[in-house]
Amino acid sequence: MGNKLTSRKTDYSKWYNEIVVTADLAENSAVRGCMIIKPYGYAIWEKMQAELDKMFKATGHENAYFPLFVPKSLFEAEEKNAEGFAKECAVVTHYRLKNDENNPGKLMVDPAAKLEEELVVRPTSEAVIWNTYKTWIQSYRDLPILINQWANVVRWEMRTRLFLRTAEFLWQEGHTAHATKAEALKETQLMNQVYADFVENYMAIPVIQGTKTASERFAGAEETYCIEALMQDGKALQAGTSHFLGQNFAKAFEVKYATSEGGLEYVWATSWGVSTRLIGALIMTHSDDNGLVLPPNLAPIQVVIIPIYKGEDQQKLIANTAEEIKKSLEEKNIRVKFDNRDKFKPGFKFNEYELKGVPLRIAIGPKDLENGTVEIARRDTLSKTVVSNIEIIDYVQSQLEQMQVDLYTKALEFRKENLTPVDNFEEFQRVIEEKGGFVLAHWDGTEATEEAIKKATKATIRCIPLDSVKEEGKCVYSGKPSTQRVLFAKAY
RNA sequence: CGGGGUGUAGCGUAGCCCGGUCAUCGCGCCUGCUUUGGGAGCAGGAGGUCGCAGGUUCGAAUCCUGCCACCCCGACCA
Repeated sequence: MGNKLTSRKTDYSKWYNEIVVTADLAENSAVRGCMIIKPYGYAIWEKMQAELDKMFKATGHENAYFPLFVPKSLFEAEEKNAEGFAKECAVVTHYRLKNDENNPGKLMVDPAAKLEEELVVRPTSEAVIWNTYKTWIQSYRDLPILINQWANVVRWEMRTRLFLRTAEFLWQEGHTAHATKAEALKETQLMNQVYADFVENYMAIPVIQGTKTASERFAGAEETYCIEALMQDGKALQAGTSHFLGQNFAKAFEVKYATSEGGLEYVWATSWGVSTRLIGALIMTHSDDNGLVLPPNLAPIQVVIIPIYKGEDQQKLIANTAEEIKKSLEEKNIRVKFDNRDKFKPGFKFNEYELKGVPLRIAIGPKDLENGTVEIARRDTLSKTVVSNIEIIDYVQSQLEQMQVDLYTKALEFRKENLTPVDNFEEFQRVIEEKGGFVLAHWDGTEATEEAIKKATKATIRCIPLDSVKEEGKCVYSGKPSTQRVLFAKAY
């Protein structure tokens, strides 16, 4: 501990390790940059999965699973996609080890077991899935196909960063096939909206929806929609993407369908995904120097009950009360933990659950038994309130709701303060360098300008916001005419 | 792959410049007693190839050479 989470230029990694995850798989360089997600961290991910899954189902999607390995020939079928990911692929070349005769007790790759064709460990699944869709789609009656997959993927990044860019990560990837361009575009937008809703309503993180510029677009996509969030250190984080893939994959894999009019057309595609990176976003948005702060909607434990007592008799009495409170809260579908461990003192437990970000803490001691009260503390404000027994359930319910709202509001306020419109390049540079955060500025629409700005300031165009107002202006860099402001920031 | 930095107990560290009872301190762990309304106190205890391999020296955590790993900054990226 001891890392200042709220300060800028924080090294979050040590602090993550305390509660959520360790990326360190010891001395083996081959697994450098991979995550071990500890149970508590995984519980957060499971909760996120559950809520997202509901939203996917509610929009007509089904889950399926496709292979981890992609034959190289399939992988290279869609050229732009293959080119975009080629530099970061793990590749399986052999399928067997054997005893090394020169090194007793050691194994070596059996040269005789070389694969006829190399297998790419999926960095994303478009190729395998579209190769499959080819066999599933013949007629317009087979469309649309609305499938999601929960999976791991591997991207051999040159540099990894815990949660935000690990070599292996968990995600969901949606892959849909449609008869018309309009329908596919609508799907792309719908799923971006689903992501925005999830991140804002469950994770309490405000996002800006937009489209990517050509240079930031997903490899193989014709349009990439995204949600962009702002972290406490003033850097932007791409929290989710939804791609309109046009007919690129249909053409690469020869996926055509018979139309109701008797014609033969290529299928239109989308793909969309969010990953364990979202856990990083959660931490970097809400946490403070005391540890995690979890929004009630996602917290694996929403309320922890901590007894304060002297001696076994008192412990038993208090435990009875605590169990009753736990039961009545659980009847209201509130996730409660009663921590009756005798090995740790109350003060220790208080700190432990603050570190874990549990939204509400109920402390019950002898004084409370006497008065018929409990003490309830809120994680985000660290405020404590004495509440009488009969009001506990109402109070807990309302505070959980309030905290969810307050966390979002606080994050939104922070983003407002750190979203700066600028009209000339000196100001642009100064804001990016000194203040950080999002910068709204006019851009002439050329890749050359985008690149020049990136070189000069390290800021990239995060997105062209969907709600961007049309207004006359001059590009902040080139001075050429522009019709709307776009969103710049330094990003993770 | 370039530029900078670091490797000492499970974790975090002192010592390195100037070689010699220097392997230091804190947390954690184990045992016992006392404790319990904000990370307990006291007493005792366990735990180390000082990243690895050479070299210099009477003597190396310390100096030299090579290697390895990790971190930060860049290129790349969800």
